Amino acid sequence: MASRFNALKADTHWQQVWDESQTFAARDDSPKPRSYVLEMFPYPSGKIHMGHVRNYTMGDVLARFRRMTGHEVLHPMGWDAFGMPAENAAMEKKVHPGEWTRQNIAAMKAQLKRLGFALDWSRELATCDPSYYGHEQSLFLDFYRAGLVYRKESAVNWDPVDMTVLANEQVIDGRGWRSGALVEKRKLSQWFLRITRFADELLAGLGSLEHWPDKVRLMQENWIGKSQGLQFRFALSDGESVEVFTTRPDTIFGASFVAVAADHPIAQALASRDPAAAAFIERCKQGGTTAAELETQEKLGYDTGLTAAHPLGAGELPVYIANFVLMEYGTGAVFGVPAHDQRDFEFASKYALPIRRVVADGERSDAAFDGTEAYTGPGHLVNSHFLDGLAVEEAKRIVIERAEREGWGQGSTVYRLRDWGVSRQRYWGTPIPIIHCSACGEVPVPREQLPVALPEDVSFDVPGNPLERHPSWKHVHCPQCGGAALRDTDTLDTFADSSWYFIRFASQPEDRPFDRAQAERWLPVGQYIGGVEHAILHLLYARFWTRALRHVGLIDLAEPFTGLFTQGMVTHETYKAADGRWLAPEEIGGGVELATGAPVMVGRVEKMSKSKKNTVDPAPIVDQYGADAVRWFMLSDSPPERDLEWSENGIEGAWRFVQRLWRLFDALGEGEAGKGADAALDRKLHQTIAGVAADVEALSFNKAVAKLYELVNAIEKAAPSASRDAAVRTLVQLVAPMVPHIAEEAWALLGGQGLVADAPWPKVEAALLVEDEVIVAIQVNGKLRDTLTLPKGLAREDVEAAALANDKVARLLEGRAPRKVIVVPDRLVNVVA
RNA sequence: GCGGACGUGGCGGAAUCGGUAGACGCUGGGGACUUAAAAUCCUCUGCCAUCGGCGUGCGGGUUCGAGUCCCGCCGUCCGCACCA
Repeated sequence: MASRFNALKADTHWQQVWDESQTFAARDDSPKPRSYVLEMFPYPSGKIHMGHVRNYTMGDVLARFRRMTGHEVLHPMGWDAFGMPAENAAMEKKVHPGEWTRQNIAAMKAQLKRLGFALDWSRELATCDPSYYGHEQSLFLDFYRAGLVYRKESAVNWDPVDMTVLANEQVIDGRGWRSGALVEKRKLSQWFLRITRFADELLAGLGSLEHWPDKVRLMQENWIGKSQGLQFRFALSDGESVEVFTTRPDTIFGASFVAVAADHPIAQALASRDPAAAAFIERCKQGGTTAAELETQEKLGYDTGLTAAHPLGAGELPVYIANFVLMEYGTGAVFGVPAHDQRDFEFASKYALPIRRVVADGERSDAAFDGTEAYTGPGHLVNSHFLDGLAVEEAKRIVIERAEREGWGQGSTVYRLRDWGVSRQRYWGTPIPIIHCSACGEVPVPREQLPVALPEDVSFDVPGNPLERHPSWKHVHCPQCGGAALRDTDTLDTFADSSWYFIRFASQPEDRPFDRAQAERWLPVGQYIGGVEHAILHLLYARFWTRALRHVGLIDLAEPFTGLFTQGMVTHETYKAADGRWLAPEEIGGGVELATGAPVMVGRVEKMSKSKKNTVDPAPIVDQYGADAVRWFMLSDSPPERDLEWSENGIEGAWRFVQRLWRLFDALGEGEAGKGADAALDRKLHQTIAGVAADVEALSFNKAVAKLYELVNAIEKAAPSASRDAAVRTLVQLVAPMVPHIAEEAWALLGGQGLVADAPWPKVEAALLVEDEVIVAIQVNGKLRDTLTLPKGLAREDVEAAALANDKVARLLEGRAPRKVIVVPDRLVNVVA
């Protein structure tokens, strides 16, 4: 009697078996080839969402597949456990951030286990654990001693109500995202990691990452933003000088003004004695920074009255304070060439400054520029004395050479990338292990005093940093002189925590961050999988941290992740009531809102988010359909890099497939053995073995799923035979990486040895991949007219003869001889009439 | 504005080297089984149509042959953004 597959029972049973036998623990001393498969570890927010399920399912299929193909697989999981939500929870719910975090970890761990992921839980780590962040402090101090860490005054977004620094992303329309208070720019002493020292390496390293998406490499390249040009000085009429940077030194004779940023020292100095200048600077700061505002904002300037002497003797240029010059980029000052830079053009037009052509655009070479916009294309130099006639690139080189020879400037490379500010005025993070002594200055905490642990007895009743106002924690003796000193009360940006966790997974000794030899055996991560939202920050910081570790001699590794895959989001329909309120799927039924009976508008399919109320909680779905159906749905249909729309029909379909599999497995267990061979099914089976393997390796799970459907369709249609029985047995192994619970159940039922999780991937018989007959397309003038089934490898003449003998071809030729016949062996014949 | 990706049935998508477009799944139609329903099974499902024709965003081109290559448009999405 056929039974239904009881997913709930099977899930629980096999998850327990895997757990007890430590099936997925990676062995450090294994002689097998190694494979490190990693998904970005989650923030323990409370419960897992569909995005996690999709992410971890993909990694899991690859990890399980690699085990079956003979690899020793490291597939660990941990928790990115520091961060603001824990402190927000502490303020709102009066619960300690640590307690809140640990409860969330426990809940989410249970949910991940419920999905049957092949994870090595023995290596689990949480970044909020002193046994993790203590080692991070020691790495920070290694970097400090190597000169990769420094402290400087820097402007930050300060929320005066919450009394904390906000990241740029947390400032919305000039206000704090939580408090709604107007954000102030404040100067604070902050710690910085010298990522810019590695800018060139990080840029060059992108070239070696062939298994990264081009998109991510390009985003990092743009973020690093390398520009080469000339940095040089203008002597000013007050006896001082101003340094400018340009990527277009070739246009130096087209300069008609110099402009400095509002917070440039020259502007600040002027403001202190000129109230109008001060007012102008104030006005510059008020400008919005959104795309639309920048687009429409007028170029404004304030004439300082100073003039700058052109270094090549081409007169005196007026010096302006301008709202479009950024202090953060280059030197905070530019020289304006209106004919060949659009901003300079707009500025010069407004203030009636000369616009002189120095690069000919095609036929135009006169100095009087009458265009309506700047010309930035290629050309040769004109109206430029000794540069006349030279191509742009040549002219750049010659001007730089001359500046260097004459000593007024030098060739220079400027990056958009800034050093990484890591100080956060918050409690729930890694304490910065530095002590401030009035006599000795900055003193690193001695290694034997690490970890600098967070105090547990803190309160969140009032805004601000609890570490700052804790009665005793910050008061210490200076490790050098023994005098009274203060701990740094800032904590590290949580991106520091996620910059090396993948190394700690590979090796976790108690007394140091990691064992070099062991870490080098596992790393780099061969396949890293996560969301594209981390394309820049996390992935750039982790690359930097790895290079910094190499710089201080802790590991011989340049790139942490050789393979990267960015998966798409999980989306869902949105629903709105007539008054614009978002409605959750469970609030509607039959096209109306259940509570009011009012009609519902179906909105766009969007990323699942709480604000749009279109989330679907995985937990009840897993309980209803079982882990395998959920996993199967996550892999079906949509290519993994694209968005996947959650749908009720989709999960139903996946569940039906699991039941179909079970009917095949169960019938084989019950029925009589089939006899005889089925050559066509044998061929299909072996094509599927090879095809699914290739698709999984390429992370093309949707294609692997389609091939498995085809095989199942073929098996179901096939008459009983020994081949059919063998195909069903092999199918168990083929689906095992994707739907492991039903696969274990079937493996046990059909008398398999041990666990299917430990079974090898089926062997492909190469001879069976080759078809002995082929279907050849018959075209006339490129249009398909018929197909012929012919023996594979038939000679060209015979194929051509068969095509010309075809009656449809004969009819279309109407007795004429073909002008030409194209034969593609085993594929097609095209008769050109 | 700069940079990038993408555009294939009612929907998600497949077509790996320029060689039979639409595999596979979903939705929908018809039928079988059932007292009935669910489940399951069979079958059809790009468009127009009688032969046949038309079809991969639009317009050109290369080719015996173009979803795939080239040129020019249109649209959607993503990243960055006054970067000198």
